[in-house]
Amino acid sequence: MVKITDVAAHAGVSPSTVSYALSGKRPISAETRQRIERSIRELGYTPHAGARSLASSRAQVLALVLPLRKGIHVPVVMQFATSVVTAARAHDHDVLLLTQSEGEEGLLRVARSAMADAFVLMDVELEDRRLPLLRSLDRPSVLIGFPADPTGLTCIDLDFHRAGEACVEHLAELGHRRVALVGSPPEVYARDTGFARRVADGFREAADRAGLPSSVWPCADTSVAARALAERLVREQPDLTGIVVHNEPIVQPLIEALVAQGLRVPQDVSVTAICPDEIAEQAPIPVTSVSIPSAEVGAGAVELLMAKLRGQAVPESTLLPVRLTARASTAPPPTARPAHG
Amino acid sequence: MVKITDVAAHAGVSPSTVSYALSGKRPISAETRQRIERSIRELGYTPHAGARSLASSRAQVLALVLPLRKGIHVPVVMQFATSVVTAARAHDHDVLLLTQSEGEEGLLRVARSAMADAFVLMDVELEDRRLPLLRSLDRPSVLIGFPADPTGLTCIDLDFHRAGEACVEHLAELGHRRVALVGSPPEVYARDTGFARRVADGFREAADRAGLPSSVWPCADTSVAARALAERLVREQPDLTGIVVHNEPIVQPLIEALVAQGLRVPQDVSVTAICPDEIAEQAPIPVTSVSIPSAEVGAGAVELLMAKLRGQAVPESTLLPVRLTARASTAPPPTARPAHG
DNA sequence: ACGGCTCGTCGAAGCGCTTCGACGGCGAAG
DNA sequence: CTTCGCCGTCGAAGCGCTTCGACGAGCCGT
Repeated sequence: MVKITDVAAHAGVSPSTVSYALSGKRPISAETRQRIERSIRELGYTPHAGARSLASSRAQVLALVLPLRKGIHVPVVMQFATSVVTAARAHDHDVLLLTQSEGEEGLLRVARSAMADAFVLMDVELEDRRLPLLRSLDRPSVLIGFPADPTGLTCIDLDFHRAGEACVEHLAELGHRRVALVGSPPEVYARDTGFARRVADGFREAADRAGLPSSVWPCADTSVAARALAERLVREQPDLTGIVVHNEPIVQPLIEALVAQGLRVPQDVSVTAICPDEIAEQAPIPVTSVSIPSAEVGAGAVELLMAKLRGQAVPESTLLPVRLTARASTAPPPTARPAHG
Repeated sequence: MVKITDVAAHAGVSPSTVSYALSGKRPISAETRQRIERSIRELGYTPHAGARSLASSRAQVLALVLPLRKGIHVPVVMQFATSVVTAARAHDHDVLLLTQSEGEEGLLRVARSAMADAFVLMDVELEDRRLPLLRSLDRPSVLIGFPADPTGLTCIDLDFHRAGEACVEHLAELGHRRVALVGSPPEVYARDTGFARRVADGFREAADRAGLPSSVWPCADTSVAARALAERLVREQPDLTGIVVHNEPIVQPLIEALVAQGLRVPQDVSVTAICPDEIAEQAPIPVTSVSIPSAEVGAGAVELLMAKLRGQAVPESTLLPVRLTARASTAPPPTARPAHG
């Protein structure tokens, strides 16, 4: 294993000079630097991470805590994780993977062992048990999602409240008179996960503001559940013409179930979703949607963390703006359109 | 940050004694050990990972290289990743997350920096460009999946060849006379990923052995593609009664498409799948399937790696036995049954 | 009763790196 | 032409841990 003294000898300088050339913390003449870089390349040198961490007390590692529970949409988590890795690498950091099951001890262990310099946490609950620990830790962290009280923390997420609003507003503008939210699985609400509730709040507020009767229907993420809910909606709310879906896996099954009920989309019922663009686009009827930009959230989280590691102040909360893309699944409701034939 | 000298002072022993008590590499009297453990608990001591890695040249970290490409079923990858983390933690190791995009340099960097002691690689291609590097590395690795030439490597996977066979054999036993394999997306075959081809080989061989005409149909992982394929199968192979699906996301869409074509499952056509149990179970018609035990594969990979780290010899290839679970989607074909009415 | 064990513990060296203070040498300022 | 200061480089200390050799104390056998 080639080490810094080997590089130094090869380049005819002292180890400290190599170190400064690498870190840029002191000026090095262009000529010397080039000689060092050449030696590094020729010898195939990579600094020993442990030694570096020991001497500098910076491991150049972020810990990513992934949720692995039911009711979350896995591809979104995955996309998020990869964007975190990519963004971290762009800042010359690596990513340590932790799972929720490690719990608070896991965070504490990683922090104390100095394995990671900072934390990214997903799937934050409104009253998350890890929050006090995070606040007391000497290492910065960023939460994906918002707890009930974000004081003293740094949080980032899509503006789900606005996402709920935006969908309703879109439907209201088209002239719809009654809207329903098909939401996340019941266990997600039961867990007090912030984003599900925020969508529902935004949805309701916008509906109230627009004077539209509205209702919220949690739904399991299976096509069976989607079909059952579709039947129920048709039966109980015959005047329903606008649906907002916030439950990735059933966007399409729900539409198919509505069609199976004899409702045409968008002629009889309009559907908008809050979901990743891929899901909205690849559906047989492309769905009007507010996209969930997981990659942007991941990259944003890493940027915030890097700023904190540099000692910069960052906002406590960052809400990514929503973007609604109108596609084929929404149109004015039947009654608002001129009658044909 | 509390360090080993603090613990030593608190327990009234020398730092080396604490170290030996922790590692068990030298005998320590029960009394002393208890005193040390108590001090560790009271002071909240966790060894500094960098220092430990530097002194012992063991980082207690595994690197996990995740694929992030199209055509793979994300939930399976995720489940796999979590099982690796869990198994690693059981051996007091952590997991560093790398993405395919880092490529060979990523592996090299992590190996040279001594960040990780060993590697787990997923989504191995038949002619994977990383193989020479892996063979030359001084750090052990385990591949999930098999390249064309596994010599000098350690590989583990479900026995996909047998999985393909098992599905055909099940159908043959029921009396089916023609079978088709609905496979992975074309890009997966194009990439020469081993497991897709192995399923197809097993499928074909078993069909030939049983004297059944057979055909293989790659299929994109969208319900649109599934529907199109169902129509084509009905049109081009009217005598087809047995289908094997090896493409998680479309198991259910395909069945629905068949039903939409007027075929009853399993009365008119039997369907078996190679997919995780959850997918097979939660379908409206539970699907006879060979399960993909991602958690077992992940745990197995870690066990192999730990053995290699201990210097033990391990088999070059480990094939997990297949288990076919008969569910509601398979039955004897129409012609093989006594005619009703 | 004494050499030779093993058992339990200690001290010191050193892993590879960063970083601090020091120090020549050279340009600018007086 | 001298003096100050800065630039570029070096040497040494030390980060927290593991591990090797050493060593005293007790035990065995004879």
